[in-house]
Order: sequence, then structure tokens, then C-alpha cells
Amino acid sequence: MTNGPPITNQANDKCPNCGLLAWAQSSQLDAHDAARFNNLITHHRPIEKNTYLHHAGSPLESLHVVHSGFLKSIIGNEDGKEQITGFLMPGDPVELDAIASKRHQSGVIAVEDSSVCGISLVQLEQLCCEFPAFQHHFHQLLSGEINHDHRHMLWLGVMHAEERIVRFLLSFSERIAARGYSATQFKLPKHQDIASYLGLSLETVSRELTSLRKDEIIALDHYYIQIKNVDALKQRSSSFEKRRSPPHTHDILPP
Amino acid sequence: MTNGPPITNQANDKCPNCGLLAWAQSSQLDAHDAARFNNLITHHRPIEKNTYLHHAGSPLESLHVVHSGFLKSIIGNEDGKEQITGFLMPGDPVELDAIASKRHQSGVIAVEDSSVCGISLVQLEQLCCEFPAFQHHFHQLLSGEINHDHRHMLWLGVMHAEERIVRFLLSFSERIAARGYSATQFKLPKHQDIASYLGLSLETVSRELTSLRKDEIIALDHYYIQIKNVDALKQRSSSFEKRRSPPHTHDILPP
DNA sequence: CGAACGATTGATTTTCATCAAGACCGGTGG
DNA sequence: CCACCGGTCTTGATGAAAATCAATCGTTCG
Repeated sequence: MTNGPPITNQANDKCPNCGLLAWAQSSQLDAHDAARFNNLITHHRPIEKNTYLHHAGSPLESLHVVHSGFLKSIIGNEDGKEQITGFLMPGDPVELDAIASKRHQSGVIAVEDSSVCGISLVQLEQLCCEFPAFQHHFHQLLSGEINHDHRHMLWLGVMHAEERIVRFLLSFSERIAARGYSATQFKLPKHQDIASYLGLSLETVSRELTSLRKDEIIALDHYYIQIKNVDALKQRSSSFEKRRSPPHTHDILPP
Repeated sequence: MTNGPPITNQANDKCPNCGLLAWAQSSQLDAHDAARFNNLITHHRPIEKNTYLHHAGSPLESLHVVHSGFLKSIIGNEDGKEQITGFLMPGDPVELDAIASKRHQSGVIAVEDSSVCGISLVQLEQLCCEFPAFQHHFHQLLSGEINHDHRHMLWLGVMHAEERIVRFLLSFSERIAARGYSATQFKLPKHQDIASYLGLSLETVSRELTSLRKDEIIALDHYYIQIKNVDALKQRSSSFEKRRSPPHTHDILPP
């Protein structure tokens, strides 16, 4: 990916599904401002399957939103350990972790052929100053990423393998459904990637999926999964039965 | 915490160490604007040890910055599992996860007597629109939180107990040093809290600390720790020696 | 076709959680 | 002042969950 694919940036491009434009719409920009915004966007830059949108450590060029396809975001440390921090679907913002240091802290790789729309951070922040609703929406995106990460930390920190996998399936299904696809039938990432995302070994992922298949809660066909019994799946996501929860050390819920 | 301590909001309060003011300074507000900003701040609201700044689920009132003391942030799920997502020191922003939904997703508890300064989200965002440098700084805070969480996820997802603890000690030491205290001698949270933060049991934390003490890398006295050999500690943070790292599945570093 | 990649399944090992008991405080109240 | 008690730390013994190791098989793609 030293020589990425060419960048298209034609003001006349139609980009109806562009995540960035959806953003403008939800920020109630009028037609004129939306057009101005549109002109700042680098539209649908293609990212071929298995290539990098960017590597960790490289300088931040622009912020992107996934336009089509499917990508993963990965962090690593010195001695080769790595962790997938997120799977990215159309509409998802991509480089929010790079704003602080102006360098990418994670690598982003296309799991399948994808495309992204981008805007420079400077221009984005200018728009934020001009349009409060737009700014607020941006803040919600950042905050939303923090929430996703916190939930993920809960999975990684305290949940058992089965629970992590079940919750992953449910959450993945939700996200796909939110984009207008079937909530019960979809394509999964490869086991290796699910395993990395969940902090498990790929064998464990395979075994747990097999176990769900044997109980006829899901059906599997290559990369495709069908959720046959959502309720049973949700049941499995709670370890209520198996493991009596220890007395709370904190009051989590409001009084 | 249904009846929190009284809130002081006197414009004349001196609050020289206020995290929010430091923020204004680094955003190059002039004296007049800084004073205006100052007037929007609820200064040094005290949070008694073991009480909540807020519970999860409660509506977001204002965004806070830790002024003094030490707090922890906790998320939980339905069946009583909980995970400490962060330890908060003076200068740290607190409720960044609540912006998206306007409700707190995590509870925040004072580990020792603490105080916070606050500002309403609406007013904060107004200032952001007015002062681009201020806005940018806010974005850096949000992005920084995302980075912290990603690093934390790497710990939880792929690292062994010893490595998690060693890295926690090193990172904790750094953060304390950044606030002008000794990097080699400081007070630790109780084992239970360290354990929750690291996704381990408290016994494991105890054992690992004992092991480090026996090797004379650290010394322990009640809650106080002294790091006697930083280099040896750093050595332990890499499992390079013990466990040959598997071949990378991704190129993490720039080409 | 063969090579590379991924999934599956079983056998074994390792790490860490859990269970349990005792010690060491720090505070409270008789 | 001392006894007691709750909370915390320590340490050992045991067990369980999941990683690792290993072999096989199916698919996909040059």
C-alpha cells in the first residue's frame, strides 16, 4: 500500500450513500452548506481487499468514514502481539484515535473491497466551529467510539469465551440490521479475526460456534451464518444460570 | 449520592490548579475570554471518599475535570459483572462517554477524597465554536481517551497477568510523574481495583506483586510501592524471552 | 493441480480463577 | 487500653477454562 489507488475528488460526483453526507443531513445543514461540505470531501476512495487504508505510526492525512465494504482496525505492540479494536461498516468513522497525536495509532485493513470518504481534520474542525449541530454530531461520534471501547473492555475483562462470542454475534447482527440487511443471515469475518477481536484463540471460536450449531441455535455455511433462534442465543449470553454472580462491590445502577 | 455535597460556584474563587483552566490556557484564550470561561465553571465540587460523582444511567449534567484526589470509572452489565475502565487523576476529563446518549454509561467513584470542576456540555460546545484552539484541544482529549481504551484493550485481550501488571505499574508511574510526583514511590489502588482494571483476580495481583517484590524489583509497604529497578521492570513487561512471538499476521509498522 | 489458507477436532498443557484459611492492619467502642 | 470486627492482603491447594500443539480436511485461487 505504499502506492495507494488513485484518489478521486470530483465535486460533481454523486455519492448518495456517503457517510459524511448523511452526517451533514443529520446536522441540518441547508442545501448550500451541504454542497460546500460536499466539496471538501474526498469521495469513495477505493481500498482493495487486504490492503491498508493506513498503517499505525503514519501521519494522519484525513479523517474517513466508511462508504462501502468492511474493514478492521488493529493495534499492536513491540513484540508482535496484536488486537483488533473494531470492525468497520459503512457509515462508521475511522481514524478518531489519531486526532490526539496526528499519527495513526492503529492500522486499518480492508477485509473486503471497500471505499471510504475523507475530509481533512482542519476543514472538519472549521465546519464544526461554523455549525454547532454538526460539531455536536462529531462529538457524539467520538463519544460513541469511547462507549464501544468500554463495552469491548467489559467483554475482554470479565466474560467467558461463550459469552463473548454470543454477544459479538448479537451486536454484529444489530449493526448489520441497522444498515438495512438481514439481522439473521450475514457473513462473518474469518475466525482468526473474530478471535483477535474477542481476545480468544481461533480454535476456541471454532469450538463455540460449533457448539451453537449443534444446539441448532445457529447454522453455518462457509462464512455465512444464520441465526435460527435469537432468544436462545440471548439466553446463552447471560451466565446467570451457570455462575452465581458474586455480591456487587459497587452500586452500578441509579438509586 | 442522591444528595451530593453542596456545589460552590463563585466567580471569585481562585482555582489555580483547575484542569479546566489549564485547558483554557493551552488554548491561548486571552485574559478576558479566560475569565468568561472561568465564570462558566463550577469549581472544586468535593466528592467524598467512596461516594459517587454519578451513577451509570443517570442523565449527564455537566462534564467534569478532576481537580484533586483520585477516582475510578466503572461499567457493569445486567448480571453483576463489572470492569473498571479507568483511574482518574487531577486534570483528567471524566464523562466523555456520556456525550453520545446524554446519560452516564459508567459510574464514577472517589477512591479518596476528591474534587472536580465542571461545565455544561452546551456551554462547552459554544466555547468550542468560538475558539478553534479550544475546540481542537477538546477533540484531543476525546481522541486521547480512545487511545487509552485501545491500549487497555490490548492489555486485556492478549497479555498475560504479569505483563498486564507490570505495564500498569509503569503507566501509573508515568501518569503520576506527569503530575509532579515521584515516579518511583507512590500509592497504589487496592488490589481489588487493580484486579478489576486489569481483568484479573485479586489473588493474581497479589501473587504477581509478591513475585516482583521477591526479585527486589519493587518494594511494598501497605498501599505504597517503591519501584527499585525500573529497567528490570521494563524487561518483565516484554514476554519476548519466554514466549517466542508468533509470525505477524499483519504489518503493523509503517513500510 | 498444487499451494496457501482457513476450519475443524482431539489431546495435552498452562494459566489463572476459585476456594479456603490465616494474618495484618485500622477503626470503634466497651 | 484492649478486644473485636470489617476490610484487605497473603499464601496454598485445587480445578476449570481456554491456549497450545498437532493432524486432517475442505476451499479457493493462481
